[in-house]
Amino acid sequence: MILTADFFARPTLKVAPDLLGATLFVQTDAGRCSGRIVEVEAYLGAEDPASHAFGGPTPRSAVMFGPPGRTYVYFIYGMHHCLNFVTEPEGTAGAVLIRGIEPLEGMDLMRARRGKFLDKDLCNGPGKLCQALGIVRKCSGLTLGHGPDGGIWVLDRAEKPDIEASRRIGIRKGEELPYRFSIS
DNA sequence: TGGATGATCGCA
DNA sequence: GCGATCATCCAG
Repeated sequence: MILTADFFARPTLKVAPDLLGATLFVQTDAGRCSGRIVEVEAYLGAEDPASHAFGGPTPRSAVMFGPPGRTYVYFIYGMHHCLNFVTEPEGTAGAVLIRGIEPLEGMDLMRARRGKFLDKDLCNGPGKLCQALGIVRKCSGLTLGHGPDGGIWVLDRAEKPDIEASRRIGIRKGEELPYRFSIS
């Protein structure tokens, strides 16, 4: 079953672990890719110092305050994109960063986009999986789902995996919070 | 272990 | 306007 806005219109800390084991699909003109979500991080709203929504909306973070079940894609470190899903009811900010997937469909396309790198390094990082899936900043603000010209969507998991919580990676504030979730 | 690389945002 | 910051990746 495809996850819709209802699934995302909940507290971010509940949505994030529930995404582990679900399947992410990205379809473009080039073809379809999919993978099993194995690592995510929760970013809360205006009260989370590590969140782009910290302190209130800006032009970049506005989509995080909008309706749930949309994508939030940003560009970071001058060379990488990161894919998030917007959570919480409209008016409240929140997002889940997708940090790692296990490739299922479209591995040839992913290899072509990623270049010479090994299969084990195709999608095991937020920047890498965006490159493999062809996600760039114009993919931000899209409603999850698939239409005639492709799209990004998530298929719910069949069974709940064993989940491990740990600290978020690569941030300088709020690093003590166990908001990173992965399949153990 | 550190260099690449550029959008974003707060402050002037 | 300007510059510090940054939810990263990869070569050596």
